Amino acid sequence: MQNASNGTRAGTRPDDQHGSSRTGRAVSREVLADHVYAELLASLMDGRLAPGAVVSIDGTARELDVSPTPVREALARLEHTGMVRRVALKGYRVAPVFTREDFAELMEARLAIEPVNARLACERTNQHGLAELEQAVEDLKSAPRGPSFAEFKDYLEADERFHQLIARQTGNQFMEAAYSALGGQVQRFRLFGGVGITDAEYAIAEHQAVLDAVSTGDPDKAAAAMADHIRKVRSRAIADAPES
Amino acid sequence: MQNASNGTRAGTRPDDQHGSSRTGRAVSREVLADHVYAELLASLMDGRLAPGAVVSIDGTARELDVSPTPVREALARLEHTGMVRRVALKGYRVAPVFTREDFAELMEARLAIEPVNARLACERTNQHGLAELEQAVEDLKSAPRGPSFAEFKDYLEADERFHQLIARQTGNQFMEAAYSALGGQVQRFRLFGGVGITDAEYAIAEHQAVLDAVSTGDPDKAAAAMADHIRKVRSRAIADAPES
DNA sequence: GAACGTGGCATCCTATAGGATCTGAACATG
DNA sequence: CATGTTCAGATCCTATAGGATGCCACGTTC
Repeated sequence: MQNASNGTRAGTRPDDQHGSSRTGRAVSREVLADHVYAELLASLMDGRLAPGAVVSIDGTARELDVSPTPVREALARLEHTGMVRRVALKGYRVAPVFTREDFAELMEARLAIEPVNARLACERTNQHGLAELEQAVEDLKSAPRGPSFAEFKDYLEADERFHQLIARQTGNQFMEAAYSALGGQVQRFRLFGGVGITDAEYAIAEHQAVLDAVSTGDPDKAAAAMADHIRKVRSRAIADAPES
Repeated sequence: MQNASNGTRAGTRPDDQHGSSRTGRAVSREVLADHVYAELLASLMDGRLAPGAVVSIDGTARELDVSPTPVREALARLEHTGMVRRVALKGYRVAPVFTREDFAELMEARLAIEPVNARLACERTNQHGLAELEQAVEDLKSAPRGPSFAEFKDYLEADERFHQLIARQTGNQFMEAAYSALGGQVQRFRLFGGVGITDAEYAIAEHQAVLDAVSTGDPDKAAAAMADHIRKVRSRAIADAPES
């Protein structure tokens, strides 16, 4: 995300599960709230926190062995992403499940934003950016796609990374912010109905088409390829999703 | 300010009145963090907090007469809007001033999103939504436009409200979220260079054109009118802005 | 048997204390 | 004079304590 100044990786994992060293934290350049944020985000993305589940501040604090204060700060940030909702004096809970209407709205929004991103990225990307995109597509191709979540987790990560990179390479911080406002939801929708990865071959080809257009330097083609990809994702998801 | 009008329906507690005025808020369905958030947001919008200024957690807490904990939570929320930035172990500061590049990027993003919003709003708005839009345009026409900030504050508020309403009436929560990701920045840019309101007549006419198109139910025309408005705002701002 | 009041428990919310870190200025030294 | 060091104040960060609130089960009454 916008954490640009983190030039040096911390290297040392500050603590883990039962570190229990209250004051033994190393010289980490991060604060506990960042860790809690990352941990909660991972739990949300992984589906370990089901939609609608309550996220207790004290409980999360106990589980991560920190005080409630950093948990509160992390949840305040997450609330603004729409992934958790807060009710005053009642606490936080994970946003409810996606309905078909939510899904249609999300696809409509992606269709409005992402083709523009593809066009701008095509006009402004550089050698390094292209390499990153190619890497993402390669990871998409090589990622395992088993039935359980742990087995297609990397696939989802590469998928999300591709779109995130497109947004970033627009060189427009606001387009990137607008996509990020959707990004978390895009991830969440991928668990829509719990269907696994059934369309990898098609999706990979569509990502490749976007990448080819960007590499060629054809903005119109890049935008069209992205729009085509999103429309097809929508069609396939509607075909696959349970009626519910 | 948090001492405001506490008197309603707290009288049935004969005891614990010996405590000092510290514990005066009880009936509010809001929590302190919400108050702090609103207060900070107002300060940012009003320009009382200049770009680049540090926002001390302890200092803000003292100023608002609350503890640092709610201030920390409010700032964590604000950080995600891009209006303040945080550096670990150094604190928060207001986002830096808009450069010409930032302004160009913001306008590019608005051109990508807002015409789509206008089109969707045109297709889906109802009688009540139209009335709200008309009210916003009326307020825009009647708002004072003096040279000092306090005198054109209402004008800016009506302007922002118009665009916000358009976003909301798309009926698409994600388009609204995407615009909101820009909304705060849109407000901030209006203080770009500190020039006052010099283009009110033109801007009002353009808003009226958008409203007319939406009222008529012509989506293409609505989108075109919105795009035209944003392009003209960009042109006028570039003409007016100091060279920085 | 059902509606209503009541008490306990979990959780949220805020305040406060203290350790950790940064910043800036005074001071010493080459 | 320039540069590095030290120290003190301010600030951030986290933990803990206690009041306030909501939820839920239990018992009472009609």
